[in-house]
Amino acid sequence: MGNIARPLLDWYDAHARALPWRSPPGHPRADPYRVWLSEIMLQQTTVAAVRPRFEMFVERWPSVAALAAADEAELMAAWAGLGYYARARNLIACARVVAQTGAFPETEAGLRGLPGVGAYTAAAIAAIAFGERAAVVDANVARVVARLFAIAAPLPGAMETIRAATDTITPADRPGDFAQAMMDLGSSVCTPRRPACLACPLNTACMAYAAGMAEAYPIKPAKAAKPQRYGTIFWLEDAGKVLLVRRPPKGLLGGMRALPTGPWAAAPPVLEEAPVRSNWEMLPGTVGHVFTHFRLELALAIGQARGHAVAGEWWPVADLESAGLPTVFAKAAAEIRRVSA
DNA sequence: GAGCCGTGGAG
DNA sequence: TCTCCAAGGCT
Repeated sequence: MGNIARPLLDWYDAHARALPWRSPPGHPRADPYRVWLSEIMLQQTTVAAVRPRFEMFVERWPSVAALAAADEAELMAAWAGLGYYARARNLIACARVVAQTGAFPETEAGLRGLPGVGAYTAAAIAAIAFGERAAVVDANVARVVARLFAIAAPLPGAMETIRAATDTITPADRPGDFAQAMMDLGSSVCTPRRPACLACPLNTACMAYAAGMAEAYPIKPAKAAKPQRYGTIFWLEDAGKVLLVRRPPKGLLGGMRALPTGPWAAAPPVLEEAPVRSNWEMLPGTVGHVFTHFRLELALAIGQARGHAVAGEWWPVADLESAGLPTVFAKAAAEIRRVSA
């Protein structure tokens, strides 16, 4: 196996993207708060989606102390649309732990176990913010390393083999740049499909490329089909305001503001579990949405409050964008307002 | 270990 | 339209 780190770092010096949370190549450290915040946001989320949200967060909460003091409902609303809302709940919990102790732990072991900080994120923060030599393995790195070493075992079982292989090529000098270079390489050159092997700085060292099999790695299990579920959105309006509720603290869309819905079941619904008795009117059409493990089709019901006392918040319809609704509810609200206009 | 947990872009 | 997949973590 030829040297990996040197040609990769040379490639990174020439091709590194400028990102708002990233130090220029060659800087041994970066702001731990910005690194941590970006790493949480980037979990299973694209750079394009994270960039504007990251800018908004650091503008509004410039330090981990500021984030620790944030109003939780405001933070959840600020996260709306990014998905995986447990990250937002863990974000504020982690900020409060760090603010209490005064600073981020500076080692992989110390970071591991903070709320929302798992194996990948602990290694990434340690390497990028503090210059610790740590094996940083995300989906990009796993793909690059599986190809470099032609690791034939299927994911996720191969992860420990991949992590160990990553450790053998991670340099003591510039480990943070090395990690980011591997991730940049994976996202732009060593892509899941049709990798650009001719442009890869590591192609002479790559066992999968040598075998003409780069695209075959890593081996991944087949995905399960998503079942279809059905539900109803209840749009209850009174004097220009609409009724919003707060989702239960855990589970799907946990802790987020929402439009009232009935149960999401395997069969199309009837008008049940409405938040209040009303002369519900069904709107034509439905709203579809796809979650991680099921598809949802929502029927749309509108009603008038008629002065009933109802549990929830009455939110100005004209200002609904500021409520911080998850995408599925924002989509339904837009459709209801369009159809009933 | 396997299921749960969002969303949007690419092809 | 549909499938794949992304800087994963938690239980």
